[in-house]
Amino acid sequence: MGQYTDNLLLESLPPPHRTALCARLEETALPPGAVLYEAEQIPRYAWFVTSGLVSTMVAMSDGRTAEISLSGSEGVIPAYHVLDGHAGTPTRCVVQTATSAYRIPLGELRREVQRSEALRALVQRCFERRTMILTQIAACNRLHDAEQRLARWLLTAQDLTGDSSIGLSQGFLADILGSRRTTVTIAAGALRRRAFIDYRRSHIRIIDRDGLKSAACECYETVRGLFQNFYK
Amino acid sequence: MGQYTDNLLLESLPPPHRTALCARLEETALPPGAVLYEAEQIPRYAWFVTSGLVSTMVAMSDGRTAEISLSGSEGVIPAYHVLDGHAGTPTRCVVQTATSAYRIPLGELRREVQRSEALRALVQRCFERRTMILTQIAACNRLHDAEQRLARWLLTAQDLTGDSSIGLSQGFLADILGSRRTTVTIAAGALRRRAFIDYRRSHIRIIDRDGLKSAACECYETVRGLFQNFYK
DNA sequence: ACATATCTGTCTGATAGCGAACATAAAAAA
DNA sequence: TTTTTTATGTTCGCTATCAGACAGATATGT
Repeated sequence: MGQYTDNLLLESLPPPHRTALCARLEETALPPGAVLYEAEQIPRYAWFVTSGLVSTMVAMSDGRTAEISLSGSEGVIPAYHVLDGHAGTPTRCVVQTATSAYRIPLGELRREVQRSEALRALVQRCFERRTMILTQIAACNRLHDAEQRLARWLLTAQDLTGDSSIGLSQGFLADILGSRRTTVTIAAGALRRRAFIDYRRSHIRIIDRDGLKSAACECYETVRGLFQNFYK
Repeated sequence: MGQYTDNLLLESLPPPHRTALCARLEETALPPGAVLYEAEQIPRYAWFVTSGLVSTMVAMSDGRTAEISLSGSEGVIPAYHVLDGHAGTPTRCVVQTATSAYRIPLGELRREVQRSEALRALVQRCFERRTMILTQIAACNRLHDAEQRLARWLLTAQDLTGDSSIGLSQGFLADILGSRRTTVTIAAGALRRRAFIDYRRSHIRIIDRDGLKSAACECYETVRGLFQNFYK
């Protein structure tokens, strides 16, 4: 494994610490639908994503779900369990688009975190920034409508992957946005009519970022600001 | 100041550390509406609440708001700024009901946290638990209706204060729940009709906890579980 | 007691979203 | 190719909530 990875956390780690850590990482490919961990379970591994999108979801007993965090190559999953993880979490973590990641057994990474203060600080920052993004999304979920949230999510996904195309069906987007599939269809249709996006079966493409920004709620810019200085 | 306070974090601190910290705390009374900190600002103090309720809010540019965290005497405010706080937060923090708290200049507490690993661990746990509760609330905000969320909020408020009476108007509850005042009026009226609560001007009382639980969403129990083992 | 401010109740029309059903279209598998 | 599966488009009635207005009730201060 090379000195440089495509994961922002690993890149931010000072070279000696990085080299030591990278020696223990194992490259993996995660297909869409792969479950990194279930609610109330302690994950076996930690993942440093290098490409792809991973959603952290809350599921209610009636089966409805909502995404509470979207992750890409900016950090480590699951930051909370790496830092502490004695209490259960109400979330499950699912791969949305084909993802590549370095993985390491959770216990090993915890030991590394205890050894390296620089690593611990980065994981801590990752957890803190994620919490701040979640803060904005919690309010967004209450105050903004489906079209605004869909536009916001698509823009964030593009920022994370660098790709204007996202391979997801409207049904999965509905699970993510916590809406019904038909609501997503209507919202996506409205965005396509204005030529901000285009899509075909299980595939959305952003064709007018500025237009899409104008359709998104202010939460997009707030969240983008938090992603930008992820490790400050 | 005595050995025992009414703040769970301070109580959880091993006596030697506690004594050292408590010597620096200053007792304050915070009236409803008092602002502990504004969005994007670094707070001057940290507060250990001993009674009362404090809301952390997100405000959108159109003036609508939603509470993203309700705090009482379980921890320290603002845990994030005590741990790190180099990035801004999109939240403001407001006193909801008459609150008493011990305060300490933020910089002083940060120094104490660096000195005392026991203290740092407790603040960290406080932040982590708050994040997990927020996780559930983020999904709740998307998936549950006003009546369920009102019931959930009232039960949590009672758990935090130990008081079945809550001195808040429906207008303020609307800000908290991220709904309009009339929506809260309708939800509160429905809960009163079923004799789960009673209220008069700016004052709500829970009169049937079990009934109220049946009207609340499952998020109440999830959040209660997270509060119960706050420092595990 | 009075005047004032604030809170609650209710009404209106408008809209977003739910929940369910079904038709069509497009990809994948046989 | 044909069949099967899956995704999208659209309809329906229904409910929750919004957004704004206004009347009446209840505290609060003078």
